[in-house]
Amino acid sequence: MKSDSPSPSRRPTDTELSILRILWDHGPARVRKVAEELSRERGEEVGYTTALKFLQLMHEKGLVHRDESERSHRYTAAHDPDQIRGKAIGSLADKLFGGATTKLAMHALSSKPASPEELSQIRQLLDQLESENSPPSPGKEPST
Amino acid sequence: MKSDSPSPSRRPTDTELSILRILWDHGPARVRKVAEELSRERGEEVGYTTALKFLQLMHEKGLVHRDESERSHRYTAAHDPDQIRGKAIGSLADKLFGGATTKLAMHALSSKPASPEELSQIRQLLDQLESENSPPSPGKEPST
DNA sequence: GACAAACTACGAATTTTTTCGTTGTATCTA
DNA sequence: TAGATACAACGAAAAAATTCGTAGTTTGTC
Repeated sequence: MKSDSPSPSRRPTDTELSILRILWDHGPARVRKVAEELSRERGEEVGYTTALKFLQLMHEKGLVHRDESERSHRYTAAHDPDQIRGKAIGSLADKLFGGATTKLAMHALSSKPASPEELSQIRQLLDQLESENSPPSPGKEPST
Repeated sequence: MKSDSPSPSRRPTDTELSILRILWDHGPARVRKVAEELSRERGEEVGYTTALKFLQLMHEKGLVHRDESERSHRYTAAHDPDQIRGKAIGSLADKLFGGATTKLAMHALSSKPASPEELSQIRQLLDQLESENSPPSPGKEPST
């Protein structure tokens, strides 16, 4: 089960990230589809050949796979979403907070009102992280 | 209390964000200082004139202010950190999660182990957000 | 088979971003 | 005052990212 390409040399650009998200959301897609989604997302028309060019470049960079078995090629994101996301998030955290992803998280939370559901989801995540952090080894590691 | 310039046309680039953070952290700084910090951050030498050029461009774009009263000019970030951060975060959330900043936050939390202190800080933030969300007006708004 | 529609490939032009070299001027030091 | 040092301005250019136009192919349709 290793279908990922070797890690991309450069970090995906903004547009490339948008395209990757489209592929993650919709699964394998053709140029036309990507162009449409991209246009929708931007609220501005993105030409077919423009989208094609991006996909081609991304293919060269190893960001996407291409299924050429059919006349109209199908493109697929080549990497694990969480890996790419993690890098992008880490990179932004570097720039904004010197690497403190926790600060990034807090700012993200504050920037837009979250629904009660989301809030409880986060609490759940916190619980989980906490238990991972201090595993069930009672009575050890006093307080270093 | 209005010292901010008109909103910047384009979003700051990655390098510009790094420079802004340096200015936020260190306060007004001269070119030399910025060049040094930038070099440290990158682990690679950044030339004096390169840093100068960035500052000059950023000045033109209204991202920084320049105090020319002294021979060596002093540069200051022109905008509120939280505003710039908010935009950058929102923009990344758009690209990665279609705008869901909450998801961005959750991924940021998962991406790197947080200390217990940080975790409790976040819980505190959640409490605060929650109380803002549903203010102390009991017995109203049944369930929409 | 001829015509139209849908696609990919190529190449090129534009615009941004990033990086410096050089020049001229002011400041400092001996 | 002469030489060295520090700094801003300018210009240029290299590298990336973005956007398309055009041409050539394949796949139907009539």
